[in-house]
Amino acid sequence: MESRKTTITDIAKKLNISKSTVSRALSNHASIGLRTRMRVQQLATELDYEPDQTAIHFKQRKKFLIGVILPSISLEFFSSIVSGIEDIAYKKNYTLLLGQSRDDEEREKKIVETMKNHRVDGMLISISKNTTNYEHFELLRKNKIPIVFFDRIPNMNNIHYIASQLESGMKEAVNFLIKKGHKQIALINGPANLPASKERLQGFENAMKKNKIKLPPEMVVSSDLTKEGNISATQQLLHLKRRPDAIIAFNDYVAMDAIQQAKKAKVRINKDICFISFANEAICNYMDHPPMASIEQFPYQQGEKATEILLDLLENSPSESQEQEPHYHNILLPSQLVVRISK
Amino acid sequence: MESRKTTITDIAKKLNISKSTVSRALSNHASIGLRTRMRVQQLATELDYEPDQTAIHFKQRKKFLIGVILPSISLEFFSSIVSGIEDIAYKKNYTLLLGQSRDDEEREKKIVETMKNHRVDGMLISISKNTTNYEHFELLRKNKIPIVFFDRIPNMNNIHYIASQLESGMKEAVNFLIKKGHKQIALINGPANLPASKERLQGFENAMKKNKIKLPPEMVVSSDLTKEGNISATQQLLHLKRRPDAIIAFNDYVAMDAIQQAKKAKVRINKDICFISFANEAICNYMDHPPMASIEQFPYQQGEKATEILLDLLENSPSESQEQEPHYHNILLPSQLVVRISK
DNA sequence: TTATTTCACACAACCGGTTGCTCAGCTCGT
DNA sequence: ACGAGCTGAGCAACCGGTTGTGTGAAATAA
Repeated sequence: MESRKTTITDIAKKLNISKSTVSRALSNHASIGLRTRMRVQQLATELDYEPDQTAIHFKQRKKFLIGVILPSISLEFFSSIVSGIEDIAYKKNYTLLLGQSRDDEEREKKIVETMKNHRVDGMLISISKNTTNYEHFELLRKNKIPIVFFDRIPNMNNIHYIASQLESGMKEAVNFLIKKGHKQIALINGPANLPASKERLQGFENAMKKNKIKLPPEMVVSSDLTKEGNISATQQLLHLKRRPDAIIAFNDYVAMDAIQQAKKAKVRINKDICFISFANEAICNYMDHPPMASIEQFPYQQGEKATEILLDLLENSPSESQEQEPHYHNILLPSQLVVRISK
Repeated sequence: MESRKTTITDIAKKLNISKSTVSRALSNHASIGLRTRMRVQQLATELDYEPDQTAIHFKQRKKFLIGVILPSISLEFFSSIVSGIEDIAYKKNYTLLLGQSRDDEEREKKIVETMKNHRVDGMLISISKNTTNYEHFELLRKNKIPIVFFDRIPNMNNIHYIASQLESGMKEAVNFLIKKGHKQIALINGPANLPASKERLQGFENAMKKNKIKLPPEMVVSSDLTKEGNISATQQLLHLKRRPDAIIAFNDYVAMDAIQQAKKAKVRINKDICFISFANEAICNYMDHPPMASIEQFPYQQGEKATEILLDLLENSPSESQEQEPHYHNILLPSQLVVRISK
């Protein structure tokens, strides 16, 4: 019948002293005599006493909880980010509340609501690709819950974020292809509303311009990132009069779908058409014909860094209320071309 | 300066009524007059009042929090399970606290400790492959925190668990191979301490016996599931005097490593040696030479079912204390062979 | 009219810790 | 011997809700 957990009051009663004395004794407060301190601590271990974090959190208005919302953890890219987040949070004794939006704006909103009610200390969010309304983020701002966005950033002002600086990687990719003698370079981009898509496109256009290669508009197609979208985008390129001799894909999954389609069309991968992708997922190592190169975006590091920023915000938040203009962290992590096949 | 969240007390003061009245008014308690109820509710919405879940949880000893611990979410198998868990939990307004053990026993213990202190209502755990000591789980039992284990089950008595019933899938696999004319069937198993390994082995031996095919001991090798382990296990089989003409692999990742090695040894995949794996991960669809078939373990459903059991436990836990012998849920979900290549 | 019920709300305890303030008793200096 | 200073510990408020018990006034019944 020793069911209920022992509380600080139990200890106090057994020792005929007051709650507060026990509390202070347990935290080795100097104002408690050594003898009492020892007695309390011994009884505490005997009774397997463990402080109820719920009560502490309630009192201290601090929960050591970070809410993480992202589209899906089944993508290696995101699961790596989560690992990066977890490793930093873990060290500082924070725990992760996880929610997948499944690229559904309504679901994203509900998760935000739930986490807000759970009174998370802060949030790390990568928005759903369908999210166009940002009320729920504004709501968090009103509630003084800091957010650091990662990878998929909303189009808002005055936010903290970290993402990949895709331009550098894209430039490397184009240069790499040109050095190999490719001229008809195409891009399978993502949905236009994603900043990540805009950045890729801009990087692509700039790199082409710098190399003085003309870029016909039909060489840029876009996919909604579903399998069907990827296939149809690929078909568009394959059916072009002047078929591209190189394709840069939005990410590895797009590239894999594209390569599969290309194979069906008897295209020799990385020979007739050379493929380059973003993300550099490990899975590709198991493919017979992976993209020739991929642009590494260092998701693990992105997760780490995002968490560091958030924790920093959390620890310095009291001062923030005094500052008129808080400082917004906007970080772009350089990306980097990784050549998989040197052939 | 409207910084602090509005509380029930704020509302009470502004309306010159008591806290309790406000509380009851908000929950539409019948003993509060309609007029007062309306006034309270209106002011509440005006002030953007939202109850502090922390306080409620504290009072009710219920947090709507489920702790999930698994080796790694970067494996598609586990991330699918998490999705299954989340979808059920989400419907009942539970939130997920996530921790990855990284197959490290110490880390697993620390995560358990943290989650216990967070006073999760219950836990869903898939143990690390290195975990041999179960103290931390016993500790949870003492704390009346119910656990449902999934997929990787500890070797303990009186626990709730759900896992794949591998024997049926294994039998299908062996029969499938035999029907195709294979006789030298080998198994690359996982570490011996995992029940999942024992089950695979047993299923394999039984199926072979039933088909009256002799099984020389060297046809069963085991890997620690690292890439190196997979490679070395594969090498053992390839160097056998009587090389197997079919290999059943512990899971898709093992199979992919094995296939890669086999290719290097100029083996024609699914021709010289036919591969079958467990898990049926989607990634394999992108391979040129995936295993010919794979045993689907329905991870999403496993996650769903595990969560249903846990939630059921949570809702009926009060009665449990009266029962002398609680009922332990031990569920084995049938697995099923999925043929990828009908060739 | 008086007794009784009903209504509408207030009071206060409680959940399990933390913490500012108070205070008794002892030591020590003068 | 007396006040100052220090030590060790207790009291009570607090965090933000929920809930059992009381209570005065109005409504109804006798």
